[in-house]
Amino acid sequence: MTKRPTIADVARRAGVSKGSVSFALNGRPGLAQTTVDKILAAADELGWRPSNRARSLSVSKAFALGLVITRDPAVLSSDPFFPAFIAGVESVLSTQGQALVLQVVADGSEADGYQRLAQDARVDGVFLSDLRHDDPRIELLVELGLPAVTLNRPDGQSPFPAVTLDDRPGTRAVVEHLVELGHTRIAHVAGPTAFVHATARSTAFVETLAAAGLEPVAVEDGDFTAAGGIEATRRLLALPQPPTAIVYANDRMAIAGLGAAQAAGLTVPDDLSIAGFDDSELAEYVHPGLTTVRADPFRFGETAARTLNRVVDGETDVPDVELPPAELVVRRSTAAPPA
Amino acid sequence: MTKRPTIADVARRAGVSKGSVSFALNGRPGLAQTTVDKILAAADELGWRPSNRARSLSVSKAFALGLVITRDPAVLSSDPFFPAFIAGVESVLSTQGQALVLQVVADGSEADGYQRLAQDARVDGVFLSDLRHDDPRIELLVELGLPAVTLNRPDGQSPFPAVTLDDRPGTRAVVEHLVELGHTRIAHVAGPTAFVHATARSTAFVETLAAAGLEPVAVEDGDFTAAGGIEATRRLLALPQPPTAIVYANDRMAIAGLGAAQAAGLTVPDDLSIAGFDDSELAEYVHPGLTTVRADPFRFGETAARTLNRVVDGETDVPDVELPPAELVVRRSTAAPPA
DNA sequence: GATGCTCTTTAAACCGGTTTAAAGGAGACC
DNA sequence: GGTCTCCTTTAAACCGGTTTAAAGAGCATC
Repeated sequence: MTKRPTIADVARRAGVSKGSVSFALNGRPGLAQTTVDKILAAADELGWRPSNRARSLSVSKAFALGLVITRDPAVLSSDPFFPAFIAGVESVLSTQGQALVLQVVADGSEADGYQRLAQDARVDGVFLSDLRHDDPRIELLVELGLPAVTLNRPDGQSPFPAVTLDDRPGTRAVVEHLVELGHTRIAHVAGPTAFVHATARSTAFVETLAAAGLEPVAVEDGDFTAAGGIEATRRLLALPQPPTAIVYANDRMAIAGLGAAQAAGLTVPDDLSIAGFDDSELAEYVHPGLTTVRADPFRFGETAARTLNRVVDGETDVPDVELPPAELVVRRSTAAPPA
Repeated sequence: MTKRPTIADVARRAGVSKGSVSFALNGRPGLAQTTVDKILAAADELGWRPSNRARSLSVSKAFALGLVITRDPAVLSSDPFFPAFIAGVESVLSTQGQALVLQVVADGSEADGYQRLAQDARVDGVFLSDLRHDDPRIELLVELGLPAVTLNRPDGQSPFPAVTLDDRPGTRAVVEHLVELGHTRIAHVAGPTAFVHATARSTAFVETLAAAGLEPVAVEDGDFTAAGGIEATRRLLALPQPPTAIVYANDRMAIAGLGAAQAAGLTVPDDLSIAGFDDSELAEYVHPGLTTVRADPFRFGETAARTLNRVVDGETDVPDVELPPAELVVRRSTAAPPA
């Protein structure tokens, strides 16, 4: 708890001016090599680390990136995406002396979160997740002058690079898998239609079925929550001609749907096949193990962080980055339809 | 993107000095009321908000709190605690113009995370979660001079206030519930023994059984992960005299254990009763619904943030805060033992 | 020896606030 | 009118870095 050394201490010790220390630290040309060595040695002896706060003030950077997520416990609480995504982000930031600032806002008022991050100048850039159709946040960020990277590609015009992970091949693979097993009555429980990735999945579902010459039994709107999954499942099972297979837009709804089916007296997969999306931790361990689609949110985070940093560093025309697509994981919850 | 106004702009507009503006903003006495009004009006007209960076530098505060969590996806990924806890923390911070800085570190090197937060002076205080027995982080934080609040009470000496949520009444209630149902062969799947809260739960388990004149069939070490829950369950079911009820230290292990029991051909709760801990979202929706114990992590976060802020503000002898204890939630996964 | 040039180094301003010491002004009192 | 207070306001230093303009040193050239 003794006061930490400042740049002035280092300068004094090395017998040079503050400015020279700053130059040496930042590898600026124009200093004699011997002087640089002397300064670095002095800094080392004192254990000096430049103050983030002072640097922040003088270079007008926060050395931090921001993530705004909704407070809705349903979206937040057992979503396997964010924790892994955040871990990926951090794996990059921690090597750069950057920090991750989290804003949790009430559902529907994400805009406030970005506004606050920008007004407080807390971050140099933000991750834009859970894109909505015609997402108003993009324009907001442009107005705020806050650099960003979008997770997946928005459907409107966007000045920000996108890091994309194509959900569709995974969804297609699920449907094809079920068709191959002999299913013809397949239903889908989608995520909220406001989300780009939710409609991407349901569109891929419908199109793949069509390509196989089939029509969906139904496409139910879910909300990504377990409760929503239950309800959608009940509605599907109450149909006059219920489906023999249900494809859910995420694992939480799928696992809840599995429970609902079992509670209704059905055996999975004998009476009903069930597939999820995410390959969350529990997917492997419920009974029967859940056939699902696996993405790599950690890598998503890593890549998004690196991409955002390029924008923050002033690089223009940072290209979009495409991650390996999501892939099918077959477990026991899918099988041939009942005879 | 026009440059934001500075304190000098406000001063000029109000026809006063920078210092007066600063006084007015911070409600310092010594300014005439008319002057204060004039300054505040000018600030308002310009839409001036003091720069966090400049304030940070001059008052040596970060206006941010920190949370270090382990990168281990198992601990992170489907833990229902942290997301809700963080939401609670944020609900306090956002009203105070503070930010939450997240550090994700490799499992086992939490110390690095605190060190980094302290060295970079990124935060004014930190939350100390997942306490271990004789947790070395406490001494580390003392050395770093970083204020903290502990989530639950450490077993050693600690200069930091603790926000506590007693797990034991919930665990006791689970055991009593099972005993009342007629179970005599009850086992426990514990969390890692290094954690204070894990051993608190297993101790409460053993003691409550003893009070009922029973001995545990076994206490298996789990690791809070689904995979660990599966393995522990298999070991228990392979015993010559397997238990008729299993109490798990968290829901993830319990849900995985439920899957394992079903995979082994058992019917829950007819053949085996299962209880979890956390009341995670899926607990209600798996089949059968999971009897579990509910705490309130959101409120935990709120309270911890408020308490930590008192320490950060220099208050001494901030008292511990005790939250309402965890309570039993009975669902279908527990019933009388087989005849 | 004066001039010019390159290579190093530094003093000082700056980022945008807070804080301290002192100045300024108004009224009270003698 | 002069002096003393008290109340209000300000100038300037400070936080700890970065950056710019200019000074200084060393050497070659004429």
